[in-house]
Amino acid sequence: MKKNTFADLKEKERKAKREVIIDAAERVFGVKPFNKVNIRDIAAEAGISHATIYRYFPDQQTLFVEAFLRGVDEILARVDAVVKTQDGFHVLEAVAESFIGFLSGNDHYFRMMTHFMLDGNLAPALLERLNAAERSLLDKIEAIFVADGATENTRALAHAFFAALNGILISFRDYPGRDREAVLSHMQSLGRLIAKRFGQN
Amino acid sequence: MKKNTFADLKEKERKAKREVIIDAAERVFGVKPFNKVNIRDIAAEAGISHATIYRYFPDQQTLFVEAFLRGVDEILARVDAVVKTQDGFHVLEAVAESFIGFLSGNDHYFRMMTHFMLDGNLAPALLERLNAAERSLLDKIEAIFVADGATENTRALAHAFFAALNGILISFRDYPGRDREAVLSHMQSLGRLIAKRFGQN
DNA sequence: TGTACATCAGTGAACGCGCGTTCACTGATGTAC
DNA sequence: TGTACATCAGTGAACGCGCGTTCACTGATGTAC
Repeated sequence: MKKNTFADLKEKERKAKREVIIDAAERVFGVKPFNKVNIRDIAAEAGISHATIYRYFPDQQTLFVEAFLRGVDEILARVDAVVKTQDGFHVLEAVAESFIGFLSGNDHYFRMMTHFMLDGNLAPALLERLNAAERSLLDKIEAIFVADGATENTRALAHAFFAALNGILISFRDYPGRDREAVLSHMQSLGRLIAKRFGQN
Repeated sequence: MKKNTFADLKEKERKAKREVIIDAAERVFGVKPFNKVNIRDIAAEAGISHATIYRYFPDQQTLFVEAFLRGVDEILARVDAVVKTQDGFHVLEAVAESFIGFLSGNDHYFRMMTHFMLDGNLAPALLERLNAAERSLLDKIEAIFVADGATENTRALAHAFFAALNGILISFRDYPGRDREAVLSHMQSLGRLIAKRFGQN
């Protein structure tokens, strides 16, 4: 218990500093579109030199994935909360609403997700972490279908439902000529429509 | 009829040259991931200097949009063909199959689509052309639902169906650890699942 | 038919910029004796 | 308690590269007389 306490403390501080950098990154993502954010922005927001970031992260991609995984954790927590709160009949709708609401309000997570999905030259270790996260989400969605009484193709149902929600976001996120609120409400209504179509087991 | 024939010929040739450049671009897109393709590649493929491209297109974005619109035309034609060929009952499934099949085999169109949807700083004129193309597609999909007997929310149905197909592509295009063919067949089965869910009016 | 001039397509070289990443150095903190 | 040395976090400057775009020029073709 006492062994290595100095080294432990140091390691702890190192982790805390990594968190500070990720915090700063999140703040920048809130202000600038994801694909315009660069290391210098994040460093400035964190109040350090951009070179310092490389003391804590091997490269930009790792930092971005790390930040993204926070978003995934948030989504997973939200799905759990919904499952616990809602009665069985409206779980899918509530999940759709939560998913769309969160990713619409935290656009950068969605942008990062599509970026990782499309720009497929991630380091294998990072890719595996992302895949694990996706699997967790799909597990939770599948569990909802199972609880709802589906007996076959439950994984495919989860895949299709997840895909449909992603599709809503990518297809209508930038609906031309509507303001943010109108877009969100349109996406939410599409989400409900999808959820209803998937609820008839 | 005879007036301006020389100028006409010249303009015709100019257009033909633009086509040659777009042809070359398409060939490059077939070989390199969309986001790695640059003006120099396309020029090399077309057998001209990269500076020459700027004699025929004001900028890269315009050239890309032009190329993308070819893909949209292809999709529109395919949907028309499906509608004419299939009996009413399986139109949605056939559309899903055609859509997924085409965009899976011509990955660059899908990449371009998501690129344009996400990277929202297109010139207004180009944006309007893309929107018009999207509207055409949604019109055709909506018509299918109408023909299928849907009476209300038909536009929303079209939106949701279109979104779901896009979502399948973006979510499972790069399914880890499966080869191209297995991925396609998985996406097709998700497409059928979606089509079935949307066919119950 | 020939000559001087204008037009214009095509081009290689160069510009400019963003940006991830690395370098060489500084200064503070820890360690050995 | 003090001194010499090692370690290491932090940093501004610089590197390197990709790449869209522009420039200054050439050479061919068309036009006027």
